[in-house]
Amino acid sequence: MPDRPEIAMLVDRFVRRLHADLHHRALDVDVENVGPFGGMILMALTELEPVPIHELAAHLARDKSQMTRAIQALERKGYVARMQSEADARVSLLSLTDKGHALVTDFAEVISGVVGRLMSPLSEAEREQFVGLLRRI
Amino acid sequence: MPDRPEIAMLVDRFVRRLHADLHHRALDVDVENVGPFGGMILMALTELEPVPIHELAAHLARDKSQMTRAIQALERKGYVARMQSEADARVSLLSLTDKGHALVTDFAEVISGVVGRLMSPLSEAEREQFVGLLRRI
DNA sequence: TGGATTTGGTTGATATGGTCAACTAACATG
DNA sequence: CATGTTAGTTGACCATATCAACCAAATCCA
Repeated sequence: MPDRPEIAMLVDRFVRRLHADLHHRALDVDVENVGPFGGMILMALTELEPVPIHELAAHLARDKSQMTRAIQALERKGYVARMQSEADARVSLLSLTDKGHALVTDFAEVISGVVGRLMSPLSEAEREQFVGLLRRI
Repeated sequence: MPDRPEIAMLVDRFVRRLHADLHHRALDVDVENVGPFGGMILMALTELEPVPIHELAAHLARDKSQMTRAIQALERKGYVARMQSEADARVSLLSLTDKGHALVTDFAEVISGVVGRLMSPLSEAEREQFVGLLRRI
């Protein structure tokens, strides 16, 4: 069996480098400072919209209270819009505004660069392998 | 080419689940509340001790100022000790105390459990593969 | 050798992210 | 309808991250 604590360390390191790199390189893109977390939310929304908050929270493995506040910020900045669900009066369905979509496009490019750099030690085939494994986890 | 932004999301999710799980399961072990970050530091020390702060910071991809404070906390709680380097009067060499080693042992077990659970969808061979790729990144 | 630069570590200020508990309103169940 | 459950919000609090300024020791080099 592989050294499991080591896995924890390696993965943690990976994200940390990712976040730090992003923090620096996203400055020109992320004008209104949504931060890496905000960016992740927007990117998740492109896949999931329209989606209720609790579902988004589950998808990103975050507490719903945290999600509420993050969404409020993104709403204030005009990247995200809510709609009442017709089926259930409690839920707000989230979706990206045009401005939101535009930001995601730019963001994705920056992230792509950063991730590409981080994964540069791996061959194309190995990256595929890596993503494949990650998806199943 | 694989969808690189997706990789960022997947990895982020992985660490989040890891931290959240740890947060809950480490309660009985982590009596003095060193937190997941403290735990990571202690585990890194078992490999690297004796090690100067800046090197540890680089290893964990953290800012050195952050590391200073984390170390101070661990020192106060008696898990880590410093020694002046003879070669360079500026550097403090960090090492684990006995209490530190003991905590790492317990911690490693909990982490092992959590990671094992997270990776349960993968076969033994795939886990090996995964760690192998991670190490090279 | 001695002045300038770099490096290791610390501190302060500030911002973001995460956890938990309490609460309201709407839904579901029987 | 009474009861329990679920979606979302808020408040309080702690942990983590970023950045700049700073001191002292080390290194560089004319």
